[in-house]
Amino acid sequence: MLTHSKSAKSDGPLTEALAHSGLRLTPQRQQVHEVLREKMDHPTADQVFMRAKHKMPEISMATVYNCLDALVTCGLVRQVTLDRGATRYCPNMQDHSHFYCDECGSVYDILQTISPEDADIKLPRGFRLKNIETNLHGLCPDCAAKAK
Amino acid sequence: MLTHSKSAKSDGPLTEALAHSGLRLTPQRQQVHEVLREKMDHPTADQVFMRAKHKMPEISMATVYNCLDALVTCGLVRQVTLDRGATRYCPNMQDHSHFYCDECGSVYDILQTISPEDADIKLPRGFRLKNIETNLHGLCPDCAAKAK
DNA sequence: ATTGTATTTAGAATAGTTCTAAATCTTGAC
DNA sequence: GTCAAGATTTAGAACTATTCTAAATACAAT
Ligand SMILES: [Mn+2]
Ligand SMILES: [Mn+2]
Ligand SMILES: [Zn+2]
Ligand SMILES: [Zn+2]
Repeated sequence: MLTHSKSAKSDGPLTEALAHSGLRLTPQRQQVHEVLREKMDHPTADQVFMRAKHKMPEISMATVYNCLDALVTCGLVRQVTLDRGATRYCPNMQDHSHFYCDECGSVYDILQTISPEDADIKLPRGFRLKNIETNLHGLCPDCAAKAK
Repeated sequence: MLTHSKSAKSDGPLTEALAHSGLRLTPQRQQVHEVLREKMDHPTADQVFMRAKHKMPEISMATVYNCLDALVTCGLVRQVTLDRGATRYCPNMQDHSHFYCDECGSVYDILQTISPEDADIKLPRGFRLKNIETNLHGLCPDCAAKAK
C-alpha cells in the first residue's frame, strides 16, 4: 500500500491546488480525484463512493462528500446539478457546457460555451453577471437511435 | 367558500390545459397556480405550501406536490433546478432564462434566451439537441450594492 | 342513487446530504 | 524523537426534500 507522503509526491498539481486553499493532499482525496478522472461520466457522490471502495475498501460515504467538497473548494472539481436527483461531479476544469440526455440521464461534456459577450445578454439595472451556465437538453446517440 | 364547479368556470384556460392531459381543474390545483402567479419569485414546494395554506388551510404538502406535478405535466408550470437545494417552480411559460444570485439565492426571469441557432453549437455525431437551458450566475441588485 | 375513477390527505418511506463526536493521522515546536 | 495542536476520517444520527401508500373524499357518468 502506498504511503501518504509517497503518493502525495506523485501528484504535485493536486498537492499545490489543495495547499492553496489550506488543505492537504490525503490518500482519500487523491483517490476520489482519480475516480473522477478515470471515468468522466459525471458520477454522483454515491457512484464515486462505490468506485473508490474498490481500491480503498475502508473509505466512508462521509469522506467521499468531504473530499468532493474539498476538491470543489480548491477548484479541482465542478458540481453539476441538472435535475431533481443527486449532484454530479466533473473533474474537467476547462470551460465547457453539459449535454443532458432527457431519456437516460447521461451527461456529456461539450467543449463549447457561450460567453457573456457572445450572448449579448441585457440585464436590468443593478445585476452583475459573473458567468453563464449552459445546459443542452436532448437525446444522446444511443437514445436517439432507439427513438427512431 | 367557492364550490369546485364555480371556481373551475372562472378559469377557462387552466381547465382546458389540464383537460388536454386528462386532468381536472380542482380548487387545490387552481390555488397552487394562483400562488405561483401572485409572486413570481420561483418558490420551492414548501413555500408554495405555506402560501397556499393562507387561503386554503386544509391543503396538504402531498397535494402541493401533486398539484405542481399536474401543472408541470400539462405545461402550465416549469421546474427550475439551479442548485443542490429544493426544486423551484415558475408559472411563466414564455421562453426565458434565469438569473441566479449566488449570494442570496434569489431567482429572476430574464426575457432573453439563446436559441440553438444563435449558439451555433456543434455536437458530436448522433446527439439530438432539443433545447438550451441558460442559467445566468452573478449578483442581484441588492447583493451587488452590498458587495461594493 | 350507484358505481367507477380521480383527487386529496396524513403519514410512512426513501434518497441525498449534512452534522456530530470520537478515533486517527499529520505537522510543527520543543 | 516526544508531545500538543490541528486536520482528517469515520460511523452513524439527523435532517431536508421528495415520493409512496392506503384510506377518505369528491366527482362524473350511468
Ligand atoms: Mn463536465
Ligand atoms: Mn422563471
Ligand atoms: Zn440517453
Ligand atoms: Zn442576491
